[in-house]
Amino acid sequence: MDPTVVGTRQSRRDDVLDAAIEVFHDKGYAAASIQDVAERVGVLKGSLYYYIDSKEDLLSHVFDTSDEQSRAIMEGVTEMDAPALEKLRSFVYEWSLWHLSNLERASVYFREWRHLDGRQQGAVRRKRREYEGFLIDLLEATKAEGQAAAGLDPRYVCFFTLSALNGLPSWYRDQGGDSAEYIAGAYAEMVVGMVRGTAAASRGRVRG
Amino acid sequence: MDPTVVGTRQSRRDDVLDAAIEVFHDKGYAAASIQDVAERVGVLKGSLYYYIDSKEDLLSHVFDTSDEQSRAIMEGVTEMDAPALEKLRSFVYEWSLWHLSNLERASVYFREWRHLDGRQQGAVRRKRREYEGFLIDLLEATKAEGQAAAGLDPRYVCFFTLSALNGLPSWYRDQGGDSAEYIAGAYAEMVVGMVRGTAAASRGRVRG
DNA sequence: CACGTTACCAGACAATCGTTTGGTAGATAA
DNA sequence: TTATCTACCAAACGATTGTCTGGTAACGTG
Repeated sequence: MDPTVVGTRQSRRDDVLDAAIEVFHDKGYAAASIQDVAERVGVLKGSLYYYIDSKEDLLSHVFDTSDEQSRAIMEGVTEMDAPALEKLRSFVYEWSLWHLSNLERASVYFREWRHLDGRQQGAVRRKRREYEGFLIDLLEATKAEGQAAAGLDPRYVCFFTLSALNGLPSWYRDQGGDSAEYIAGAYAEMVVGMVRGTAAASRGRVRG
Repeated sequence: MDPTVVGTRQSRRDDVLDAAIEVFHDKGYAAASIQDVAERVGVLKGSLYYYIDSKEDLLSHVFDTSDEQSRAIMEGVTEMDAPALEKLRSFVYEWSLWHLSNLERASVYFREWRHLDGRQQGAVRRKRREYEGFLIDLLEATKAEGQAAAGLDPRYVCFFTLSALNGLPSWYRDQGGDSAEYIAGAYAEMVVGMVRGTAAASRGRVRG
């Protein structure tokens, strides 16, 4: 066993799972081979089947643990005692920070869900609609409290925002530049500014 | 030859290229097989090599034609005689509309560039930096003309916006709902609102 | 009619893939 | 000591992959 390859002090199975996330992030799930994962762990590919059932098994685990963490963020925001606009700011901040703190996991999460089987794909779609519903509710509450522009369409603001956050892992590089907290703050401010600032703009537009 | 499979009146080679885009969009480049493409065209897989040199050849053609169209959009905006904020609105509108009018092509473009060889990957990265530079310049011009919020960081606004547009193909469904033009307009207004509206928000923040 | 070109098909190729099997050195437990 | 369990290795498996080869029916051109 090589302690430089094996992580600090987690179980061997977690090492395998972490290696899989990195490999799937680098090559994409379909192009990545079980052999790639095994090499990163430091065993032969057949040996991986001592820890896993299948290649898809590796992928689906990425989604399970991600779902737990996102649920915690939404619950935290729900329990806040603050105006809707502040809840919105907080949600965007926390969700941005999660993307920045889990770059590989986040990018695998929203890029590779097609390769799950039908049952799990349904679960992912349901989860995504949960984010969307949560954010749309937040935006509508902001409107109801008179803090949002009148012509604002919560559905499109929602898609716009979530897509922007999903893109974080594709350009953010860890070393140098601003901290993850600063960037998450900037993202939160941008969304808040967008929600407050669209007012006059939608004058005279015809719904197509 | 089956006229229901073959397109209206373009060359057979274009049929192959179009089929490839659809298959790559549905399954992802790595998971899609040459056989899948051949089936959609209506020939055996070996026959495709009469039209193409390799599988990667199919992919790289997606990028070539996309680059031409995006260049046209940027040139059109550059030639506008209007305030920077209006140029910005126009750029976001046109670029959104392109994504909505080329759903499969757009999603393949920004998801599958990893599977190109090193030379073409470099070209893609250069092109992407071209968008970013173009948009950042536009944002800085808007600031210089006093139309943008003071605390606004053009780099992050740029990443935020481009990621949001890249996400369009992942949620937009063609039938029903608002027209592509309406959505592109809404996206343009959101960006304009965000640029104008971030002013007071960044008070008291410390760069990390 | 002869001839070259177009647009394929049929079949094979080596390589790679995910997965299974049987085995085994070393640690632990009885 | 013997038996059991853990954590692998070595080797093979059938299937699928991208690609190549040789052939050929249909067709336009001289």
